[in-house]
Amino acid sequence: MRERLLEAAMALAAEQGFETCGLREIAARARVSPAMIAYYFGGREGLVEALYARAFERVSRRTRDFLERPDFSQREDGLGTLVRLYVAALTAEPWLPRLIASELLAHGASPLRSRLFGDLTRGPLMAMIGWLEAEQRAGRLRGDVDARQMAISVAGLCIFPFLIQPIVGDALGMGTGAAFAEALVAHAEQILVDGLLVRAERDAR
Amino acid sequence: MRERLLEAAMALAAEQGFETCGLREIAARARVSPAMIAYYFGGREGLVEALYARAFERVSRRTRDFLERPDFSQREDGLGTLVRLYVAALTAEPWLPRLIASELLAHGASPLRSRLFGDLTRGPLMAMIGWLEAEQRAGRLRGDVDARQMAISVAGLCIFPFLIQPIVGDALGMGTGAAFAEALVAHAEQILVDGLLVRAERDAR
DNA sequence: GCAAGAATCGAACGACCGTTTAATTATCTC
DNA sequence: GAGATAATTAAACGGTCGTTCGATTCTTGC
Repeated sequence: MRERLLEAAMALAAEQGFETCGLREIAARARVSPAMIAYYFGGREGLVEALYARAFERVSRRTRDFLERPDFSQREDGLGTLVRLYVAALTAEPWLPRLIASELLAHGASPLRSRLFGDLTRGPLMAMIGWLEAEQRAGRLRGDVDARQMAISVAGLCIFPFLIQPIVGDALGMGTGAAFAEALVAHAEQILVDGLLVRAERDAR
Repeated sequence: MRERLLEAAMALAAEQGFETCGLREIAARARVSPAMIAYYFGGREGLVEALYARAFERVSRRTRDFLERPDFSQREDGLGTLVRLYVAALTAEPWLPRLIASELLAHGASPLRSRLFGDLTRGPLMAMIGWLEAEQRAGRLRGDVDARQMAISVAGLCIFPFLIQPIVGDALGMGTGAAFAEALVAHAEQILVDGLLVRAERDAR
């Protein structure tokens, strides 16, 4: 039952954002009385904490798997692998960007959610920055760009399309599901590797 | 008085997002009774419509000024100019990304706000796509990348940092105000022009 | 089969929100 | 200066929200 409530909350968070939907709606989705949320999670605060904890655990595991993979630092397309990691994580948890965006907009950060948010950003995000800096030292990434801004740009290139897809996806023919993810990976990789300008040596390839 | 209410609403929207703050809070910021909002705007719906109309007018004007500038299509750094346009617009209206993100997350789009949102995206956004396609035809931008995805990526590179700056800005030393904007412009331009990989011919410059 | 405990529910509570209304104050017109 | 109109307010209304509570149903160990 606890599980069914979490799934309903995630589904609704993916569809319309978590902050905008009430506990009665979540409970109805799980075909259960709203009192069950208080029973299992102690209240709304406990439910969002449980959602965060789950998201943090999944994202951390994905990041760890990526960074600890023995061959990742020797590969040529480390950047592409990083992009694929981002997009795969967001495809697996499509509710995550909207949930984060909701909390990002909410004011009066409670100690609990700010702690979890700090974990989420400082953990995986700082690990990414560390990896980017190592790639710079190894001479595979340009050294004249700040690694922290690299991390923000990579994240933005991968996350932003997920945020606007529900709004302008149809008008722009962005597609959905696997097709959307594949096009996004290919495109982000193109930009990060080569930029957008016409270049003689690329055309000559 | 109408003006003071709009300014208070924009200030609060920039600080904490529009959806999360109540009419009583906006009215208190303007040192006025909450009933004045109903008096001048007819209700919350009217207030957000007035905010949108103002944002749409400003952004449209900026976009038009850019696209109609006689020399823009002949310049070498059109892409850099485009980035600068984005960042300048967002710096001038820092409440805009958060307001848009709020509406993006709200469910049950009312006809009024969906109309305004459609204007905002289809107008300036499609103009951008048109310009990018023209640059492709002119041979200045790569032709093997979809122009619509280019537009999304450029927008993401410029908008995403504004969204996360209030959250991780301190931890990442992103700075604020003009310094933040300048670093963002320079960095986005670097990525879009050259990508992130180390390239022999750039190092040889 | 039957107590005991967990699980679940419907209904109600208090707080907050956007809105309305009736009354009061300010401003302008002649 | 008086009367009409505009501007502004405090208070109350109805609705929704998260939460609580007492009662009811289900499960389980014996």
